[in-house]
Amino acid sequence: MAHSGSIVLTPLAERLGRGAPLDAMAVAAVMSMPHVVRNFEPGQYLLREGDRPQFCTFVLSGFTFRHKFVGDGGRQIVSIHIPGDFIDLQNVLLDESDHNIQALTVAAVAQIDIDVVVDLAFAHPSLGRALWRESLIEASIFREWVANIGRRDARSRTAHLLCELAMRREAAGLGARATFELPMTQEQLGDALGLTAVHINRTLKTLHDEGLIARSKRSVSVADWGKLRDAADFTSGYLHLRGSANLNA
Amino acid sequence: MAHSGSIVLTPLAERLGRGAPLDAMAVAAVMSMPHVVRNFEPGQYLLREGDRPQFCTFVLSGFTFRHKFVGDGGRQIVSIHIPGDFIDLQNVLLDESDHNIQALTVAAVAQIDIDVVVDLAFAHPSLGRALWRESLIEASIFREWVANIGRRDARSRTAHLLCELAMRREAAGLGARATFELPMTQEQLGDALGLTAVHINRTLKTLHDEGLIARSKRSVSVADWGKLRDAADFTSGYLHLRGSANLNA
DNA sequence: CGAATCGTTGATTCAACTCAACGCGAGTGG
DNA sequence: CCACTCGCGTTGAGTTGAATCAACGATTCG
Repeated sequence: MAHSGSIVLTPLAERLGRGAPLDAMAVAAVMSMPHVVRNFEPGQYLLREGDRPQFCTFVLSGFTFRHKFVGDGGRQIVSIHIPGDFIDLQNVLLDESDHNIQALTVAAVAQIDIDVVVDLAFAHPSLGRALWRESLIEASIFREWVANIGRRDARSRTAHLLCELAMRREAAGLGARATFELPMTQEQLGDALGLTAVHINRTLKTLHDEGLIARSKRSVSVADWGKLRDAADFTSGYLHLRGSANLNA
Repeated sequence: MAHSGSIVLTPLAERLGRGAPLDAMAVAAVMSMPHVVRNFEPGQYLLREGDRPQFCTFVLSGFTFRHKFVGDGGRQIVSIHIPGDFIDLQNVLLDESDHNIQALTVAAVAQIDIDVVVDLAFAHPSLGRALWRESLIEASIFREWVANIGRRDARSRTAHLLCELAMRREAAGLGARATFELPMTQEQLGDALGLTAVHINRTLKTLHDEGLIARSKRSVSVADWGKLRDAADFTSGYLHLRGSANLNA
């Protein structure tokens, strides 16, 4: 099941070169990392809180998300991953996972042994910088989520998540920001935004009625990017998209 | 103003060896990093959003905090730093700061050039791992804050912050978790917890009346650790304190 | 067709916010 | 030394944004 120089890891090499170019040796090293491609069903766990992480996971297709449970049975989604994200860098040097990772949709991922990733990071400084940088960008997104949940009302907060996903999709080359599929239930959106499913429903309705978004089934379209961005108080700086697609948000 | 082998950086070397021991060369490298000791007054900025970060900052004494502004003038504090924290690892590979860092109290810090830190990280893998790991632990704390603000009510949320600070203080060797000074105004606590100052006041009063904490001026004591921890739904796993003081929380 | 899941809507409740007033101690300046 | 201000903490009264509770549609799937 392990491959060498597989085409599967090409997008990973590209992604890691997003901030600053990798040198040729580093690219070759990335491409030849032994890996396993695995498929997950919606709801299936990739990692559970308390587990000792063994793999770094690169999302090939589909969505995954990271969440934590709190005492009263509640759940908080702390990040959402789209194709092209290299998840579990967060666990790379930590002994025990502090969160769960679950497939949101049918998802295909490439898993690479953590030790391989870390060893290569220090063998190839340009790669090491790229990996470390990716993990810092994720941390920056966490900070923005703290601010979003802590200090914005339901309407702004919801709009902000939509803007973020639209922007990240676009930067990852998955299509224009105007329309995208958002395969999350309102329950899940609530868990990501610190709101209830019922209130998400009402908030989406409001955004729809105001002409900021359009909805059909599980897909969301941005009807008016400018207005949505303003409603969201969204600026893309925290995504640190230097070198990626356009930044005009 | 630059020193070599200064005793100032001894605690930094110790801190970085907390997860896994640094090798002797790495310790020597840390101790001899050129640095500048600077003092800040309460409220003074160490870094502003939009700035290009130049230094890594090690907190020698006093408190600092990190925050972001949102559109309506609100502010969200996203982390609080105590002596022994190596802040601004978060900015180490990012071009432009997405947040502000401000002194909470009178604070003394040692500042080290970012390039020096990054170069040493890749020259000494044991050091590189320790630095990367520190930044991942901070990210883990951000995730817990997302969950705390998103899914816990005011009482639990406030108790949780107190538990976290008590625990981190203890792990940093700053004294027992029972009593500690919390030099934050209620306004600032509100900004850290996504609440208003008025509600913080009422919440602290509740915790006091219930016998979980004691207060005098700006200092908080934990009156009953077990009850406070239970109220907070606090477990220390997310702090990843492997190798530090005791973990029985 | 029935079961299950998810979305929608209304009625009601409640946790947290807002507004406002006042207390209090630490400066500070006349 | 007192009067004044200023920042912060405290408390009450009233408001509101979001939660809760509950019912009912819509869609999918075996």
